[in-house]
This record gives sequence, structure tokens and C-alpha cells, in this order.
Amino acid sequence: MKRNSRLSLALHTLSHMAGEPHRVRTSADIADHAGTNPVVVRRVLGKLREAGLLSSEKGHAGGWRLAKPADNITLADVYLALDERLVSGSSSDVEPTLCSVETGLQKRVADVLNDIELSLVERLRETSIKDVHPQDCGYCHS
Amino acid sequence: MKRNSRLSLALHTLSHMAGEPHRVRTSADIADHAGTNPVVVRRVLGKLREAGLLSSEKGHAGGWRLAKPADNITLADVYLALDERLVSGSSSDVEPTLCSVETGLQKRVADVLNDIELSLVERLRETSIKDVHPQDCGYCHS
DNA sequence: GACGAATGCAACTGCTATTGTTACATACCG
DNA sequence: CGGTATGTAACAATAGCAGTTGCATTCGTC
Repeated sequence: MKRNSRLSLALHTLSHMAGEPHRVRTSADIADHAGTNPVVVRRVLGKLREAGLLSSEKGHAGGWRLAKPADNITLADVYLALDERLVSGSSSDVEPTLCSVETGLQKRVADVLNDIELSLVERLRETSIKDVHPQDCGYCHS
Repeated sequence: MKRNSRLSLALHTLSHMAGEPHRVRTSADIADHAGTNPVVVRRVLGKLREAGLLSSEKGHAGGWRLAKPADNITLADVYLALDERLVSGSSSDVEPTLCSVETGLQKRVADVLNDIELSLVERLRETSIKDVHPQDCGYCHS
């Protein structure tokens, strides 16, 4: 696949599910549609389940389903569920070997990047999974 | 270094330069302060020079300098100069093997991510390098 | 209870991007 | 000319991630 594949795969799958919320999908089905592997699907979707966005069931008639209404799942939920930190790296990785000017500056740069990160999340919160799903999708009986 | 090192290094260096705009710095100096390698510095700063944010001079008294006033360089300029595309991957990488429903959905997801990317750049345009530099920096005679 | 079908999970393999490093050509200034 | 800087190419080392295989577990159905 390509860059940003986790986020892309998650959005793709969720948007697909938004069309037919009651249908249960297996990771094999999802993997086929997304052009990837069932295990990869389970890895990504597992994170979404931990965040309460999806529910999964084992066994014969098992599979994946939305755990909340599609218009109640925002892109921010997905983004945060995947532990994506696009702008700012994980915090508290300051290198103590630098002089005081540098550590101050590094902290300032990190603060700025954190602000950007927060803005990004706020922006993501404005769009829901339902918004992602094509309005004129003739294949779904939503 | 860590994640987002290019952007981090660029902001760090530019913010440092914003304090003393006239001082010429060698890539060795910058590398020392940033805890990395002169060649890495030249790689990253080269991109910024291509974008017209920095100027460099070879030879004995050479080095790097701001090419524009610090308050005229925004984070968006830096971000775009580095060819960073955090949210949306490079466009037009659709896989033609999928059915029409999937390609439509993929295009929709890509469109949404592109919108987010644009929002991010707009947000970045609101902050300048001068804003990043600490206001109370006693080491700089700005 | 046995069997099939699904998730859950761990381990391993490649691939790719990025950083770090070395080496060398080039340019500028005294 | 010599010293000092950038510019650039080539390579090694690393890290993250997709992909894959294998197996345990769980649930429904026969």
C-alpha cells in the first residue's frame, strides 16, 4: 500500500460500513475490498475497537460492525484511536546534551507543533464518517 | 533523531536565525546546536533555499542566512518547502484493480484527506517564524 | 462433542524512507 | 595558493510498516 495507509484503511472501512450499518463484515471481506491482508485489517480495526468505534465478534457468524451511529464518529475519533501524531512527535523526547538556549528553543518548537496538532484534531472533529460516505451511493440502502 | 526531524530541524534553525538575522551560520554550527550532521543540515536547508526562505554562500566567509524578514516566513512556507504531506499521501496513486464502488470511495476518502491537508496549511500560515522565537530570549539582540 | 469459520495474537520477512556518514568536487576570500 | 565553506553523490545503519504464516481461542452449527 502507500503512505498513511492505516488512516486511509480505517476511513475506507468505516465509510463503507456507514452505508450498511447492520451488515457484519469479516476481516477477509474488508481485506479483499481494500486490497490488503486480513491480519492487517484486524490490526488497524483492533485499535478502533479499543476506542469504542467498532465491535467485533468471534466465531462462526462473527465479524466487524459499527459500535456507534456513523454520524457520531468523527475523523478525530479515528485519528486519535490510531495513535497518529502527524505533526508533533511523541512528547518528552528532549535531548539533555544541548545548551540552555537550545533546550528552550526546542521546547518552544515542540509547543508550537503541539498547538498545530491540536488545531488539526479540532478540524478533524468537524467531519463525521457519515460525511465521508458518498451521498449518492446507489449501492447502499442507508 | 526522532520523528518529524526535518520539520523540527528546519523550525529550530529558522527560529534561531530569527533572533540574529544578520549573523551568518555555517552548517557545522547549526549541526552542533541541533545535535546532528552538517550534511543533514545542508540537505534540509537546501530545500528552504530552493523555496527562497534562506540564502547560502560558499567559500571562506560563507554560510546560511535568512532571505526574508522573519515575520514574513510562515510555518506553511516551511512545510511546503520541505514537501511534507502529513495528511494526504501524494495524489493519483489509485489502484485500478478495485471495483467501482471501491474506487469511488477511495476517491472520496482522498478528497476528504486533501481538504484536511489544505486546512492544515491554512492553519500553518497563521504562525510566522518570528512567533516561534521566544519573546524573552536574552541571548539574542533582535 | 466435533467441525468449520471467524477473531486475536505473536513472530518473522521484506520493503521503503530516513538518518547518519564518508568522500570528493566546487566556489569564494584572504 | 590555501583554507573554509557549500553541493552532491554514494553507502551503511536504522526504524517503521505492510505483508505473511502459524496457531490458539471462541462461537455457531451439524
